[in-house]
Amino acid sequence: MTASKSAVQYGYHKGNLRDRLLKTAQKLLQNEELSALSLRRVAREVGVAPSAIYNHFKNLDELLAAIAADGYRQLEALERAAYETIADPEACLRQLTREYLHFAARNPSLYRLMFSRSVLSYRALPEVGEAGDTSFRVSVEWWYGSGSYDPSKSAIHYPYALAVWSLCHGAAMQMLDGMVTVGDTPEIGVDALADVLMDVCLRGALAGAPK
Amino acid sequence: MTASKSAVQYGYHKGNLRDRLLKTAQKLLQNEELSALSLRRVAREVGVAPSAIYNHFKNLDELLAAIAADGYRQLEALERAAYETIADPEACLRQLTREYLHFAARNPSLYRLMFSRSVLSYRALPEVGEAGDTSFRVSVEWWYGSGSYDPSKSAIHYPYALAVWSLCHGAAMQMLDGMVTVGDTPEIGVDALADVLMDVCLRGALAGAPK
DNA sequence: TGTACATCAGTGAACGCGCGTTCACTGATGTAC
DNA sequence: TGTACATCAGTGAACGCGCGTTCACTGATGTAC
Repeated sequence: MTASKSAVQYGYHKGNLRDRLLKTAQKLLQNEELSALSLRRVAREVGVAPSAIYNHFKNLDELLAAIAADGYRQLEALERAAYETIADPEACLRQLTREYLHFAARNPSLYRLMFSRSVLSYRALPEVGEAGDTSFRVSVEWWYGSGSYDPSKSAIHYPYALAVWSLCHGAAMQMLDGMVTVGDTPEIGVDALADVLMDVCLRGALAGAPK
Repeated sequence: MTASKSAVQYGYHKGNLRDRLLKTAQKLLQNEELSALSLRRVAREVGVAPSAIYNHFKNLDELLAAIAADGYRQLEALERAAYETIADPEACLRQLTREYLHFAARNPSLYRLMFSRSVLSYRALPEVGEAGDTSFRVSVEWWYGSGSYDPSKSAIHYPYALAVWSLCHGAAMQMLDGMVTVGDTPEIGVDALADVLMDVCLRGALAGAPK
């Protein structure tokens, strides 16, 4: 205890640097734009020499991938909670969409990172591999199966799952880019947006629309 | 003529630099990633001093906005052609979607630029103002009106137009990020993807999906 | 229980890079007389 | 038709910046005897 305290004092073996880097990076992303995120910046924020990071990550790309992977895990947790709580497939999908949009709204820079080119090109990493679409894929298939999930039909439904996720991702991006309030239209709340998305998705754009 | 030739030789008054900058930038974007695009790089590619650019654009952001605006105009032209050629609203929307995805596939870096944060934050510029969603907005409303466009209903249908555009934008981004071929699913062609998107959009995900 | 030593996880200086932007300048052009 | 001069649209050197990465180093820790 005392020994480790003096270590901290002298700046050696601060312990758990990897975790602290990831936590700090995420806090940073909550307050700043994605462009503010850099290896040096994270090091500065943690109070450590930039070179120290190389003891824990091969390079910048690996650090970014790890940060993004953390985000995937959070998103997955939210979605898993919906699965396990809501039995009705449609209600579940609606809730999922709401959670998804809220997550993006709450963590705009993290969301951008998670679906940025540099991170997605790291799909070799198992953490990054499945990215955000897995859950939606499962969800749509689950929905097609009316509450059950049949992996053997996965490939068949894939394009539809892709479409559902496209809808959500596209809407999330628009939100983050501030395009949802474009023109003189009154602002649309996140929940309301999610509902419209799912109306369109489940019944088509004609069915739910005002005439 | 002779005078202007010697001017070219000496590197002064090369004429039409603004146009050449935009053209060169677009060619650059066809061959490289968006991150390769910089003020200095464009200058180098044109064969001009970086500072020369400041005679035609206030700063980097204005150059980027102008390049993106060029892209918007191309996209609009494609879409206008569809409007004017195809009478049936549904067929028109389908064609629009195909053109849209093809445009993104053909100009990945330009597409990214057009919907990048830095450009979208320049919405004050009239060219950037309406961005890519205008046409979809009109299109969806036109579709609701079954072949006519009623501006007075614009606000009512806005969330639905937003959903349609979200679907296309999200799918385009997935394509560019190479997520369309995720896993072991066989690749989906651009046209096929567009059709699935519109199936979902027009009739809902249940109607068109294989059981 | 004490000592020698390998290993681990930091430091801090340095490297080279490309970037956006500024600035004093200069050659070519167009205009007034 | 020729000359003086303002203006336009370039040049090129320089600025400071933050970046990712490397490297020789060093202090703290854990282990073997």
